[in-house]
Amino acid sequence: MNELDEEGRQKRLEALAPDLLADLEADDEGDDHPLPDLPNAEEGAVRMRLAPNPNGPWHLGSARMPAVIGTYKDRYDGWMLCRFDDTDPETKRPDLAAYDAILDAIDYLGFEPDEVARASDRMETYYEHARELIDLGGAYTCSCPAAEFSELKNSGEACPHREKAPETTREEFDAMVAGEYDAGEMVLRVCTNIEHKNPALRDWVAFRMIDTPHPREAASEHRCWPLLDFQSGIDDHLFGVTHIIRGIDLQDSAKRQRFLYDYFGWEYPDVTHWGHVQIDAYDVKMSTSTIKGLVEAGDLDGWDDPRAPTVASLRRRGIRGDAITEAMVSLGTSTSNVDLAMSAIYAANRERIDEETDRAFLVRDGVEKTVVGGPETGEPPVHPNHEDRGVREIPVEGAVLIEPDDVPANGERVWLKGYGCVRHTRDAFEFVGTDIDVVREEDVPVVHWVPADDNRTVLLRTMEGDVEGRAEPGIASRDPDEMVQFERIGFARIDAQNEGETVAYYAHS
RNA sequence: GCUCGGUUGGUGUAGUCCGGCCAAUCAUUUCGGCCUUUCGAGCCGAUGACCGGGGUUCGAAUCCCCGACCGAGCACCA
Repeated sequence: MNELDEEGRQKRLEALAPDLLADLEADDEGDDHPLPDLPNAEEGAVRMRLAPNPNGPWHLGSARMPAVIGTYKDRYDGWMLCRFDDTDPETKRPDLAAYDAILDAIDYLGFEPDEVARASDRMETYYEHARELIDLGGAYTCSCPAAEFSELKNSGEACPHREKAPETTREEFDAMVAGEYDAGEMVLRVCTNIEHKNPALRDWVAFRMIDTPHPREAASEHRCWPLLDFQSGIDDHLFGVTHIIRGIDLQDSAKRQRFLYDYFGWEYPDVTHWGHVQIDAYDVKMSTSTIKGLVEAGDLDGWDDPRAPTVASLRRRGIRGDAITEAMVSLGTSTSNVDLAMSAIYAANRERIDEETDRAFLVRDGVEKTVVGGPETGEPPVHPNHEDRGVREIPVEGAVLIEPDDVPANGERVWLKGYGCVRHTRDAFEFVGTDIDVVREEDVPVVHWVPADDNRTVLLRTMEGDVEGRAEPGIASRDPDEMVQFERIGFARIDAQNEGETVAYYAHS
């Protein structure tokens, strides 16, 4: 039994005990979820949202949001909103191209929002709720300079504006909406508890004035903008969100918003806060503003530069979105900070593409050696596990290139994969034969090679920088977007076929 | 300084609420073996962890106390 391979065992088991096999299969498909159950989740009634800030295309960390939230949506047959929280036209200025780039990224990761909204389209709704809150006595306009208020707040003292009549606040808030104040002159504060033991929760700002117009035409007239705690809090209720998942930096936000929910008599959604993700393997810091700066300065070729820790970069390298999703989901939702190893993404991707990806030879920094006395062509398989896909006929024409590290010492042998064994003598390769036993029994190393003349220049773009090499001639007929595995180097996505040169993006080994 | 949260192998994760089935799960990494005219692939296997100290208990990764370390908030950012 142990001598059989997996498939053989299955067949054997099928013959001996069909019932047992059925049981085994049922176990395989058990409802094993990588993520913990959502609290109070009801099948078909889970409503969640992604709330990206469209201030730039996504870095890799952002992929966690759709990966986890989308996975929950699918699992509970729920509903998912993508709401762009674009209420700061100045310090987190929206990038008009990012709205679509983000929707694209969500699609690439394998999910589709049931609804898309932009906070900057919903300003009247926020104003209305602000007015309602004022009438409930839950907010007051305040003209204290920020630093002054901060001092009062830290010592637990109210500012004089807190005692204002709601009518006055109403008037002043209407003036804010009308744009009658400049930035910094007036804010609307939510009345919480000025002596709350956590200073972060005391009378927080709900609306402030911003002079810079919003980049979206439709929102460019507004000067009075809500802050996230207000905007997001109101929207989550209005959209019927039942479950919120977001970063630990927003832990106090939930507590601030509860004051709002209490005034309105609403029930706060179930909320989960997760820690920050870091990703190993990158030199570039994973922050939208850092990447934006590097792209603008020309240090990166764009958001999809292979060195950039972005969703677009992995996509261009030929990594499948669902591989990223799988790796992100495996991080779970714990509140501690986590490090995601790129190798986890690579492993998930390799599992998906290995069987279907054809092999090819690529030689970097090729060393040329004349080949004496061998056959005219080498014929390595297109895919070693799939004989039916045939062989690649590679002409040798008397000389090959191999990588410097693979050149054997004088007098030693090497096996040119798909060709045969050669011996290094007097600066040339002398053909020895095609008896594979030398590899089996005498440990002759197996290496890849390309013809010295009939080859194709390849620019391989990697995380560590660009590498030039020569590939077997067949690489020129690969279509852009196809994947190949350069044997002993790794998987790569064909990006472009230029005049005399193939451009490929390196994915992983 | 005030407030809140966290700490399981190199990495991530399960288990912690309701102590025993946990000498701790799964994946990845690393290492080793195997297969293949012999892939940095695949298959098989191995190494490897409960932050520290006390306490409760027949029994603690799990409960309690103290400490260390890490992080977040205290913004007219999200």
